[in-house]
Amino acid sequence: MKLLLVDGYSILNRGFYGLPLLSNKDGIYTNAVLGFLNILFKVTEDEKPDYLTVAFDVHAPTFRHKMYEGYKGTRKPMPEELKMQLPIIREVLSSMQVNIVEMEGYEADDLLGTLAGQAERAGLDVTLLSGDRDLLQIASEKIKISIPKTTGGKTETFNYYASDVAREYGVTPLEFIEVKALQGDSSDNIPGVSKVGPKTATELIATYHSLENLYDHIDEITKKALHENLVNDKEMAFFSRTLSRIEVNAPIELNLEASKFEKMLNDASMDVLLKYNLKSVITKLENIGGSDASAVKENRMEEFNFEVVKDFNKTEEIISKVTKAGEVGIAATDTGVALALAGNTYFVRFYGFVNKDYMQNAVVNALKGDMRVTTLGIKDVYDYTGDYRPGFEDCEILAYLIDPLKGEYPVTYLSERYLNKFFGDEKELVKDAEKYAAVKASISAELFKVLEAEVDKLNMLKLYRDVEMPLSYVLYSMEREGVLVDRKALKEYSDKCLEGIARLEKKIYEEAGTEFNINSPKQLGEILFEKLQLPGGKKTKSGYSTAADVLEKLSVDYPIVNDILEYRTLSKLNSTYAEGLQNYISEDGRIHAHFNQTITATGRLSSTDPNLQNIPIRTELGRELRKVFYPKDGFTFVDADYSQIELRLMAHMSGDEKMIQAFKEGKDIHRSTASHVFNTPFDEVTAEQRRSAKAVNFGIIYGISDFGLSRDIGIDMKSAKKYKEDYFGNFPKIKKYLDDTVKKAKEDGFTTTLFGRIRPIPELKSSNFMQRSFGERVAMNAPLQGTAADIMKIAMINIFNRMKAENLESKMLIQVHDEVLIETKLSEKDTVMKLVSEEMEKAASLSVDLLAEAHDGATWYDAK
DNA sequence: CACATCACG
DNA sequence: ACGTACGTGATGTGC
Repeated sequence: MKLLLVDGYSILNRGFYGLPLLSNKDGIYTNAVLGFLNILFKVTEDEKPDYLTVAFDVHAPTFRHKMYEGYKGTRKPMPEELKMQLPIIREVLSSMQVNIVEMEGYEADDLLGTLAGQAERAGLDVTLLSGDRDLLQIASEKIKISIPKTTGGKTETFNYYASDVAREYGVTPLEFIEVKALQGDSSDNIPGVSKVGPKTATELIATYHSLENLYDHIDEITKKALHENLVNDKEMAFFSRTLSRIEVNAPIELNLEASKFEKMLNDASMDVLLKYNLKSVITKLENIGGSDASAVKENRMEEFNFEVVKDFNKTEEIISKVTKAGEVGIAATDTGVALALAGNTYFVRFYGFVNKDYMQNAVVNALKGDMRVTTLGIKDVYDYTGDYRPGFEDCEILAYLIDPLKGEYPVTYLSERYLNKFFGDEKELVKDAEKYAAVKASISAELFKVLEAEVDKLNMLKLYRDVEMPLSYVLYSMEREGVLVDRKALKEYSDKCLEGIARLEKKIYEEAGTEFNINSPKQLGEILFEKLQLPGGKKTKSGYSTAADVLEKLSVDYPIVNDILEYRTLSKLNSTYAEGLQNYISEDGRIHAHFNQTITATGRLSSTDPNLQNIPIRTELGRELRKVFYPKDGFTFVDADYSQIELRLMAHMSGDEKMIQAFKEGKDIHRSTASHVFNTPFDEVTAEQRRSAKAVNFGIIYGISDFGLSRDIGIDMKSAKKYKEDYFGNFPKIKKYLDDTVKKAKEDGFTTTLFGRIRPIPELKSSNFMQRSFGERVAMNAPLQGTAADIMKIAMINIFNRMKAENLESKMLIQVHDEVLIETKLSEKDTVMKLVSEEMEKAASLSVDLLAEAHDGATWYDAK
């Protein structure tokens, strides 16, 4: 039989530092708990113990403290993020029926030492899991000390029986205490003997075995200084030994009955693990013996019934029910549509003439009136609901507004989090497409009430109703419309790229003297920095950095590097755009990208499959690609973008008079900034000065740091700091605004845009300097980026509605953060250009006017 | 599946 | 003193 003893705090500590500090949905940190459990499970898997006991320290003075008030006096206080996990690990372990021992006046070490001894005498095998090497002193041939090491999420353990200790340290476990008595331990503030480190201490004890024997033979120590220190600190040495020695006779009894290792997964632990969102732990527990996982899961699984409808009469009956209902939940699939009415959920499966078209018509007609329609991902459902109107609700958008960091809002997650309803694993549920749709339709109705209340509490109901919901229909329309892309032109572009790629490839191989995969940073790094011995050392964890900024510095002196950069450019343009985009052209010749509304932390949209928000523009060669985007017959493109919207917002939100004035006068803002910062007349600002000022302006928007600024404009950090100070000296209100924003964010835990959108920033609470600094930069950036996003969304809704109200045939196709592209009927060109810039400019009324400029052209290239 | 790289605002 | 610009998505490589 085998007993596993765990040094609770030391393993929790290992867990804490082994995993990144991630907080869960409620802002509670659980990384240490997760790390602890991962280590524990790894060891239980390897060791298969029959009994398990975890020991904790009680936060009260121990006999050591009473003996010596400096004990552990130099130890840093536990980080707050770790401290708050102490009660959680206890709660989790208790719920898993794990035996926990603790005792006032004794440290966990003492309890472990005592229990290990008792177990050994009772004939058990003992494994003692601890991160602390002090425990090695109690290793024996029956007591194994197991020390975990976690790197990159993987846990390894190093195991020590008495013989292993002797082999690795040259002393026996008990002599380990003597060693520590001499060398001391700065982390516990155990003094030891002056100037004696691990090496000397081990040597002395390997020879003399104990303090007593050492001091009996003290005259044999010939090194003068060492001899003197040993004599002077004799008392200290003996005292240190007392402090270091683990108590093996603590007043505690091994309780095997309570230590039984079984049923870790049970109803209670499931509750607790769900509460802290430790789902991976549940999965692991299912595979660990002693628990009837399926039974526990089955117990909690939501019982869910729905009716599959596949005959005409029943379909008509359901449609008629929908007509009379006050509220309906809807979810769609390729093969049918789910409709949830009070109490009952139906999945109407397409069949015969009751096909998709039929059902879309039937449902659209049935929904006429003002009933509430709840969904989870409304864009997928507009085919069945028709144009947006108040009363349409989307739980996905609500969930996003509440917690925009999540990025994904699957129904299983939302129902567990907000309704305590358990539908198992999302991936499992998706496999049954009909049930999945039925659950979504049904749960959306319940979820809506909870989420709406939450959004209301966060003062975002207006944002939700007036901006996000109407916008969802605009995005749906843009996606359905798509944009024409010239496949032939893409092919030609690709061929041109491939030619260049082949030419460069040949040249690079010649210059390198060998053939290799230029696309592999690993191989490229080895060729450049090892074979060719170019200057420039390691940068990334997996080897040499070959990023553009590194290579650019080398390209002046080494032609091969220049060729590689050119190769990279062509390679990127070809694979991502020339070839990549072709895969997305539909039968109608158009690309129907997705404009995602619930992804970004700041409130911006994102675009996927393909991403139309990163089509090249900065280099002429890349920009050429925009010629493949063209309008349909009889139409042209109108493209409108905001000028400096984030800086204008900065001026408005800070109330800085100088910057507001500059915008009011319609001045070049970077030149104006430079003129103030460098105390130079506006017309005499040099290009260099303007460039620097521009970098500082951007820096401000991104959340400035000396380092980032210095790197960007190629000056040292000191000068960067000076620039920043001069800037803030000239624009004191901007400084104050940024400071206030960060301060408020630290109080609230989130930032807020002008329209009330929140952006949680858990990093602001971190005790880690890097993370906290990041949080501060985010706090400065998020209100600006987020407010700009809000404004653009409002503009898009107004543009869309006005084009519709004026019966225009022109259609909005693409949004790129501060820009929209509109496929414009030739006869509507002037109207649209005016309409679009007008709506963009009046989307928000600020102390600084917004400026939007519209251009037209026969392709996207020409319209920019 | 993570990482490095690079395209955009 | 700590090492850094903010927000995204797609591709290719290599474990």
